[in-house]
Amino acid sequence: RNVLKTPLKQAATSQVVLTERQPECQPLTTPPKPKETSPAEPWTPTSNLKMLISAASPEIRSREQRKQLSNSSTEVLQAKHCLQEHLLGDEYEKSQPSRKEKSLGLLCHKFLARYPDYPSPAQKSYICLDEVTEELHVERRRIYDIVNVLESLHMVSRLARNRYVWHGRHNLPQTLQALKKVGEENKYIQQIQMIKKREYEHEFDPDGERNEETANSLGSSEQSEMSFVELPGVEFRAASVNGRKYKSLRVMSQKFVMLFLVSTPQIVSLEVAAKILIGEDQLEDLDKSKFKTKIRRLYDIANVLSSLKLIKKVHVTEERGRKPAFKWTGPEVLPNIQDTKLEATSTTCSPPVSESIPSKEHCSKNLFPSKGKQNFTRHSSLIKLVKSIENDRRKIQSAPTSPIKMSTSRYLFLSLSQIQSCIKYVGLLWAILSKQFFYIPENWQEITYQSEEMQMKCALSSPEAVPKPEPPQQPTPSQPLGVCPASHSSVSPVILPHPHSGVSYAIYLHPSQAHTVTTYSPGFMLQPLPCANVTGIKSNNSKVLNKITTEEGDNQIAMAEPAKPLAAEERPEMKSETSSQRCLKRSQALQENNLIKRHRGDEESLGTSLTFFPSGYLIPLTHCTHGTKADCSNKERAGMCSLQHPTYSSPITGVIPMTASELKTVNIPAFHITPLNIMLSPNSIAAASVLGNSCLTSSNASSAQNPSSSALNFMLQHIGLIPAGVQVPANPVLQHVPVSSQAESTSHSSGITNVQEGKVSTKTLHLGLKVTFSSSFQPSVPKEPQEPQAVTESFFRTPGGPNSGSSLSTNSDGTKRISQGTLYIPQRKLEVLED
DNA sequence: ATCTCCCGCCATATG
DNA sequence: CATATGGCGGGAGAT
Repeated sequence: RNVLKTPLKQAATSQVVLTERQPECQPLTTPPKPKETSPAEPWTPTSNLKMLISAASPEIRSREQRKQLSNSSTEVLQAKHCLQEHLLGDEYEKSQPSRKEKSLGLLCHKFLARYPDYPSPAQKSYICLDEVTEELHVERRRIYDIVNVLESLHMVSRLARNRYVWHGRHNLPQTLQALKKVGEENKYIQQIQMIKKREYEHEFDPDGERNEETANSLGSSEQSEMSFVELPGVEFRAASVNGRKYKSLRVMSQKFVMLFLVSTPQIVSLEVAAKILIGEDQLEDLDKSKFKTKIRRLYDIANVLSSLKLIKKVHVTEERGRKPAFKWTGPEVLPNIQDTKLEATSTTCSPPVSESIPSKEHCSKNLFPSKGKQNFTRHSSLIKLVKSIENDRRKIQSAPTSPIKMSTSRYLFLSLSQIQSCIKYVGLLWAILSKQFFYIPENWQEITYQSEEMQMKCALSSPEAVPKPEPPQQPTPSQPLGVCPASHSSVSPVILPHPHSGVSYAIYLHPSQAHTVTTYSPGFMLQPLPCANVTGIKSNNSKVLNKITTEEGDNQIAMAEPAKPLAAEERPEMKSETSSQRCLKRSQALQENNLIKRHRGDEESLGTSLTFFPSGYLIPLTHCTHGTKADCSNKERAGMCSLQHPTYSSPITGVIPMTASELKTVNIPAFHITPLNIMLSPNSIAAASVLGNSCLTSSNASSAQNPSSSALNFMLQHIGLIPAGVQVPANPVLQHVPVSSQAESTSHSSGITNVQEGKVSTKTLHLGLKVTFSSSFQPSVPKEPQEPQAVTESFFRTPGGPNSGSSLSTNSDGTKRISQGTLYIPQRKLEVLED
């Protein structure tokens, strides 16, 4: 009977521990709140026990922390036992170990309770599985589940058989950061969006044709699986442990976490997670049982993560109903500020790979620097990933105009004909790059104002961080505005130095907007750009720009679309009207299709354009200056910038809080960058290549040094028109464009389409371009009464023709211009219930 | 019925 | 070979 008693007691104990640790939330969602807690029995033995134990627990814990010695902790445990025995009425054991009391989450709590969150580094605490299993009265198998997840977070690491080291949460920040980074590199955002897109299409489009296409493209572009992410700091001394491939649960756990860290409302539904995790290994195989298994495992992981208070269970309610999901409640993860220090190492390392990779430390730093045992094999897929990332970085960094150091690998998901459209868009940009063009929208003041509003909003957490007018630092090296010889200058598509600050910002309009414009205004010059369309979620990369500004500190950050905030009163309305919104969206999409068809009869696979995610693409610019002086000043500015604009440089405050309701509009604040989320079907690469070549032809190439071409590369890559590995050579003679990541489709890259700068009429430039100031430079801009509503309407209004309320307007000079860089994105209903 | 997810068989890895 | 690990999926409790 004693045997029976003990587990019971422990269960009770851990309940208490649990409540104590999560005072604010319900004690663990998965194993629902113990019935006895709430029901009206104030004086049951149980409640009594609980009170006492909860009183005792803190003391116990602190004692535990004080004395790191394991024996002392066991002693404490013993004390606990005594306490319990004392208080536990013998009669109160009818509650058999119900299922809940054996839940992994609970068990995990018990487990965690044995070790301090932050063990003193001096004294390592070890974990002996035998002890644990015995003391916790669980089967070994369960402990493995827990430990594996903990391992994935580097809270423990294995020493040897039966033996683990307890690190506690010391490594957590780094781990999370590393995971986030890998997650970004792994294009999880895109994958999530793809999946949602697929779901969405499935809803509307029961016939499977286009879906197939989508699925295929998704499949082919799927990331191959990556390996366990390790931390340089956390040595796995038992190297033998590492070479193992048996890391599924660990890896799965890491990926799961990555999904949270990478997605913007940090909510991940089990379904999506499972799909992504499955998708990585075996693309199609929508095996039901496999899915179920994945879900099971995810629950396991989620339970442990919940115990760690890193996530909590919620429900997202979409059209289809309630879906289980989890929300990240762990620490906000800073963007990697110091790449070198917190480098993630994606490994199951094998040295042989690295020789061709100059800066292998970037994503595959060897975990085991000196020790001999390095016979681990790295998956070839990893190698590919590594290389592609390396290439990305190299190229981006080599572009003098691009201070961005983010991994890019974007995918385009376009039909060939769509690509053609995009080519024009890029041609446009290219033209911009070549000619220093700038355009000041009439309504820039409004924009400014909105931008300011956005910044205020984002600066809430650190009030003094609201960017004040830029310090009168380095006057822009006085190049005539926007006039830089393309041949050698840093490219500045649009430069609008503020008269006082000399800080310039530029904006590139994303194709989706171009699309919108052209669609709504058929008379317009540009071909429709069906490559992206509105739908879905706000891309989450508020942090990316943060990172950029933080890392680079350059003043010439790209200003994102100044958000046109919906009037606050409007939001609830929209929220409640999501379904109609959806209809709107749909009909809109359909009409767009029609329009496009009208314009391009041969356009095919428009289906893919239906649900693309929009994103403005912003490219940070540097000034048209070179030379050490400029560099220096830039650096200085960088420093100043980060000092004086904590809003920008603080990864935390800069993050735009997103609530579910906000999902309905895409508010792109001034310092928000959104990535392109386009998938490129393999056969489109040729087109991209062609494009690259043709662009080159038009550049008076001075080889790879040509900043313009570098910038072009950078841009193309970011825009996703060329895959990560592709570098558009600056040398026009080179007809072969190497395609590294997306395989063998370069063959027919003969220069067909010629998009030359001259060809892209400057008239079109206005379309894709918009410039804005940061509001901070115009603090006194009068607030013009706005009619956001009008804009909203015009956006949602079904485009019937040239004048059907498009968001285009015509300038006095006859050029078109987009009104308010606000992109309203019809969003599917998404509610999060935190039960 | 659906959501959760415990249990424990059994294949593999380890020592 | 004995054990330690951990993949995996049936099927049962919770809702």
